[in-house]
Amino acid sequence: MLSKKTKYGLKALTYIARSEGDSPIQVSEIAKNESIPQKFLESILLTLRKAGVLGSKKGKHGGYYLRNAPSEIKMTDVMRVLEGPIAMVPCVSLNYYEKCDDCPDELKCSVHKLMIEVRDSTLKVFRNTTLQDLSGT
Amino acid sequence: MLSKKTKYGLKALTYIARSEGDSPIQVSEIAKNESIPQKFLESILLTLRKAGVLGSKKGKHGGYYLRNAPSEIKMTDVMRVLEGPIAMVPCVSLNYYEKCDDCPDELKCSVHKLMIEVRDSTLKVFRNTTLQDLSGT
DNA sequence: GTAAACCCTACTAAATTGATAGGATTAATA
DNA sequence: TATTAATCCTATCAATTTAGTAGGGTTTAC
Repeated sequence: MLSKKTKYGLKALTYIARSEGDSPIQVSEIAKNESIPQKFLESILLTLRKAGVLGSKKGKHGGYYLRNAPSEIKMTDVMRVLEGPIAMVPCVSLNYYEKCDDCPDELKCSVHKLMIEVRDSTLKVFRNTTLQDLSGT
Repeated sequence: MLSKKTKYGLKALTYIARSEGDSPIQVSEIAKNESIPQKFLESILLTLRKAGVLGSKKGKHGGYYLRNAPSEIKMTDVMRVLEGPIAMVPCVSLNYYEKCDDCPDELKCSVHKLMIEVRDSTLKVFRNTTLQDLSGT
């Protein structure tokens, strides 16, 4: 299941991409328009900022803005920040590899083989999708 | 993340597929050979039996066996039984559809569009993979 | 009739999720 | 310079899910 965090984060990014002009977008505006609890959204955008996806401006008339063009923001990056590893098991994760303690030989493990296929097909989708695609132009 | 339940279930099914002969396979044997807590595995195989994937024989010399040939057991079915819906959000689930309460128009929702693509690509893998593929011939 | 197997229900500890609370800090502007 | 409006940060919490464990009940081969 996709976490609310990721769902809200994607919606917020889409919202920002659609409203991009000169001034940053405020959390309160996004929260209201997308029906997201504001305090929760605050922490999510903070995560995205720390990861380098968003930039922010503090104080009055502050808010968040994209650090890159929507067409340059790939879902692989966003999903890894919000949801964590794309692989369903650590032993097939490209970025967070970990050996299974119960598995003597990965190459003979049926789960391993299947999960590599799932990972690759999901990765293909995320690599070929940018925030521009999500925001619908 | 893939749950241990699903992981253990897949390993057990593979084990059974590989050992298929005339007599059913016992939980204790699978548990020992695959390093799975026996009581936990019992409940998993019970689930698979209730779902019609496995059959069982009670009493001495009892155990579990496949109800169909490995080549007929698709990952779509197994995964739905063990892990639940394949879709990452209910609003794109084929078998467990549910509307999002925060989403006024699904067709305009960026998350919805993305998750449909992910669902379809994952489904493609599961539809094209059988237990025979997992057990490695 | 007894041992060996599956069957079933209930419980539990730990982790994760989806928040909420409360303020600290920063910047625009009147 | 004081006020206001925004982000930033830490801590806490209730509910749910996960990964088991416990303790038998039931069935069948021998």
